Formats: sequence, structure tokens, C-alpha cells
Amino acid sequence: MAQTLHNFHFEDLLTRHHLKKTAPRLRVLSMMSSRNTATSQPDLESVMNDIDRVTLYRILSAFEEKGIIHKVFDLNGTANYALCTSNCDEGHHHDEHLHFNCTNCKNVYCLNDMQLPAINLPAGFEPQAFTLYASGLCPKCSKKAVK
Amino acid sequence: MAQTLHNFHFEDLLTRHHLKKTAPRLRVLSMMSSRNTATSQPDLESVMNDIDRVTLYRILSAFEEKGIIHKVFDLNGTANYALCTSNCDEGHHHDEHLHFNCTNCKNVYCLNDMQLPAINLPAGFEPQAFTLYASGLCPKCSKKAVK
DNA sequence: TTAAGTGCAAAATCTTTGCAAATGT
DNA sequence: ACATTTGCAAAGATTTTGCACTTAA
Repeated sequence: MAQTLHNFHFEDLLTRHHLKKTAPRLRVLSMMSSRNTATSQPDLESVMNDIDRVTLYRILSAFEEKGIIHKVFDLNGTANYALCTSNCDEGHHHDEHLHFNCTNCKNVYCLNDMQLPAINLPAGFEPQAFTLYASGLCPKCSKKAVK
Repeated sequence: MAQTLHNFHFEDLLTRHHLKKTAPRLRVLSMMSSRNTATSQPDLESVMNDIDRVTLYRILSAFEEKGIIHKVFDLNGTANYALCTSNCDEGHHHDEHLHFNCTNCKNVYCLNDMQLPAINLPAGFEPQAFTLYASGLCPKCSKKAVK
């Protein structure tokens, strides 16, 4: 995570998904890739306040549909988005990793490396996707020895 | 789940949490206990349309604060509430069970019996609570052989 | 050139707040 | 009687929709 990817990578990403390479979209992608936490619409809006709010909503939903980003709800029910790691197809996400929501700084971390353990469900349930969600203190906040 | 509890049980529950026994609150409790799926504010509103919407919001948040119900967000980010099984204290929930969201009928099931497997987090993360979330087809919908 | 994307205004939702009237203890 | 709770009205916040202008291909 958090590695700064080059712009041509994002341009390529947009092209592959038949989306036009526009300035707002590239800025959203670059902003999201520069973080190691998920980003909400309000986040985006405060950082890129020259881009229209509606445009941000539309960019996020287009990216999600195309499988470029995925959505996680934080403890407050706010949607947070993070770049998909691998091969999420149109309409089919494969983000079965652990999401960690810090109760102090409110950030949502995607811990892609964590494998989900196998889960057995009661008879009749046919699961298609799993998400494991944890809340607590992230490394930064636990270091600060929160009162 | 889904067992119909007697009214005095709910009255007792309210008393224990220092909440007055009012008709709207008892109806919400009885409605929630009669279901085996979690209930959203819109759900409540459509079933009990003689109770003010604001009252329902306030009942839900009071119950959640007191640890009588807990909140799960479904695939659409809508808050769904379910009765807490055991000993959820004021401000401290212990609902570390599996939530199953059916992609067909949209219902959210609390599978209280499922134990969460132990999870190891990367260094620095200090988890306080886990939620495992699955989506797919519930028994009813998988039986119907959805197209 | 033209289909897709953006920005602005406005509508539709969803959720919260303030306060007077009603209700439980 | 008194503190809570409710219902209504209204404010605030969030998200969606429509449409003219702009831009990438």
C-alpha cells in the first residue's frame, strides 16, 4: 500500500475500463493511492474543494461499478472507498480482506495481506463474499497512548 | 432467535436500562424479537406507520446506547438493528457474531452461534471488536433457485 | 464530431434539533 | 408533580437528478 504510482498507470487503468482520462478522475486516483487508508466522499471534498461535489459522487460510483475501488462502511455508516488490489471485475468485487476502523482517528485501513479463515455457515446459507471487520486502535493511535 | 418473548420480559428490559415503558418502545421490541432478521428504520416505519419517524430514530438510538440492540450496515449502507443476545452494556457491545446479508431479499441475519476464528493482526493494531460479514443467498432465497 | 463527463441548480432523501403537549413513575 | 418521551415543524445534511456547457477521443 501507500506506494505512489505513476500517472500513466492511472491513465491506463481508466482506459482499460473504458473511462475517459479526465483531470478530476486522475486526481481522485492519485489521492487514493497516496493513502494507506480508505477515503470517504467528505474526505475527497475537503481535499479537492475545487471539484464539484456531484462530480465526486459520480466518480466514486463509476469507479466502484467498474471494480476500480471498493466500498467499506465505517463505524458511523459513512462509505469509505479504497483502490481494489487485484482483479475486481465489473460488478464483481473480490475484496475479502480485513478492514480495520480506528475508533480514535476514524481511519479505515485495508489489510490486504490478511487471509480470511474458512467459515462454515448454517445449512442453507450460500455465501458469495466475506468481509471481516475489526475496530480498535490503529498503530499510530495506540502508540500515542490514548488517554 | 425468532421466539416470541412475553411482554413482561420487554418491560423488565426497559426498566433495567432506566427507560420508561412506553407503547412505541414495547412495540419496537416486540417487532424486532418476532423476526429472525435485523430491522432498519424504514422497516419499522412502514410497519408501524402510526408512530412518528423521529420517535423511531430516537428509540433506536436510545436502545443502541443502552446496549439493547446493535447496529449492522447492510450492503447499501442502511443501518439495520437487531436485539443484542447477551450482556451488552451501556456503550460496550459484544456482538462479535456473523452477519449475513442476503443479496436477493436484502435481509440481514445475525448468526449468533457462529464463533469467530482467532485473527492475528499486523503489529501495532489493537483490535477491540470484530465483525464478520458475509453476503450471498439466505436459505429462503437459495431454495427458490433464484435465476 | 460526438459521446462522455463536468458543474451548477434544484429536487429528493435521510437524519437531527427545538419545543409544546402528553405520558410514565 | 416532575422528568421523560412523544409528535410535529423545521432545519441540516446527504445523495440524486436534470440539463446546458465542456472536454477527451
